[in-house]
Amino acid sequence: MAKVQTPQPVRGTQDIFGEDQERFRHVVDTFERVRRLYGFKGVEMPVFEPTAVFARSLGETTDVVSKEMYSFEDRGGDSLTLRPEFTAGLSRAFLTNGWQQHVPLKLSTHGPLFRYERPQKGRYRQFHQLDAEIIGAGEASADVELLCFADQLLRQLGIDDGVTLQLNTLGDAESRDAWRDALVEHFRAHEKELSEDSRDRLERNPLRILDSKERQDRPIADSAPDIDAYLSGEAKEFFAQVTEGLDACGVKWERNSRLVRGLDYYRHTAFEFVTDRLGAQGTVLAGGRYDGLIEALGGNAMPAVGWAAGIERLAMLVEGVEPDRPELAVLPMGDEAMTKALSVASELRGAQFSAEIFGSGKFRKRMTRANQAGALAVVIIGEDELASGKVQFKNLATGEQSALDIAEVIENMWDLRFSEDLGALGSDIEALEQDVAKLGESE
RNA sequence: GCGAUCGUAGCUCAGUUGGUUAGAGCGCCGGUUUGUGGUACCGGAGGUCGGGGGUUCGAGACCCCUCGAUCGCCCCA
Repeated sequence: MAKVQTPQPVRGTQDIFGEDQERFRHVVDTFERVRRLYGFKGVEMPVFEPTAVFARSLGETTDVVSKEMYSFEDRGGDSLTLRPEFTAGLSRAFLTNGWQQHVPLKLSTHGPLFRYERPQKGRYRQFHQLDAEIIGAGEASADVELLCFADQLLRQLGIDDGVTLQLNTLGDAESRDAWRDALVEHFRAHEKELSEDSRDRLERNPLRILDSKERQDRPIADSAPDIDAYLSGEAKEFFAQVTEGLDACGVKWERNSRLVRGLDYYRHTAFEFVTDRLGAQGTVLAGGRYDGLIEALGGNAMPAVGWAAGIERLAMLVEGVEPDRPELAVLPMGDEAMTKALSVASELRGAQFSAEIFGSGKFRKRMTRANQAGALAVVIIGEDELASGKVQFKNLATGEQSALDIAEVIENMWDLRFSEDLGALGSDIEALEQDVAKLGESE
């Protein structure tokens, strides 16, 4: 028989396991916890949508739409697309489910997204994001609340130190258009000096020339007009309210007047939390206001703000994630003992303790594995224990061992877990005290 | 789509100007300890050298093609 070739994984996909999976999980768990503090409802969304959902909302000429979408025809001949982002699908759901009645609606979700891109550090073809949106709130307070949420998330992940919030405004539709026209005029005047990429951008997405990395573009980009001169009175006032709100909440930010967004639907507030620790992919969380999007999808005018954060990127920055571990290791000796071990383990699990049976290898090996797995205690079941009806219970931290029945094991475990939790609480309180002390210094 | 670097054991890597039977550390398994963990010592298993072709008496090494990974450009979380 010919040797079967093992199929390879699709380029840009990952099998996340072990420590990486635990970091990933930790990011999602933290997000789920914090979003509840801010009253965001969870939503589960389809992973694919009609292609029009994305084509119409992101802008036909953007790279995401023109060359990065996984689009295909299903058996009925409809053009479908694996979602390359959350916002468009969420907006579609808002319209097709009549969620106008819940306005203002605070939504959060997370999951896989797909873009046909060249993989590199912190960039994959199937990647994962956290997402938070407020639909139907046109006030600056919504922007502030969303940014506070983002800021607290990064703090609770312990990565706020290396990450800074960059903030800009793109103004309302008129401001943005007027600014854009002025920029195009400015760049056209210097067209010959621009890099080839930027001359191309001049047609497709002139705002992008502002943050070009090409050295020859810098003087032209740096001398380009700021949005500020083109902001309408309302737009200026709106941005002022956002920054005042952030200051009031103690969220640190920097103005970056060169910050723009790639997708067409953004208005007013635009922001990115960036780090220099992830190579070329410095943006860890980004978003802004997209007041025009819902209308573009055929709804009534409906203001909205949102952000998305790359889970892989956050997970790469997170440190000190506690691995999963069994509280109890059950070590049977012999076939009869294994049957007993199965019933003991299920009794322990029924009592809400995590338990794992180590049933293969020499006894000594099993002790080693129980220890490596991080178990708090082991339960030993052999011939003597089968005869007596009691098991050996050994605390791995102290080495103490005694013969107990199962009820006594469970009692002991409650104590053990309590002191473990107390220890964890202690370090939490310590961290909290340090936070409070830091706050005191900055006042 | 473009550019650069790199593919040798499960992992991290050595392997001289091309030369016999491809090595180390960690991990894994076993033993010292036949029912008691972290240390130590001893032993063992594990390799189509990414794949295909070529040059050569001889290729892990040189040449071509191909696949993959990494990093960057574009774009983006």
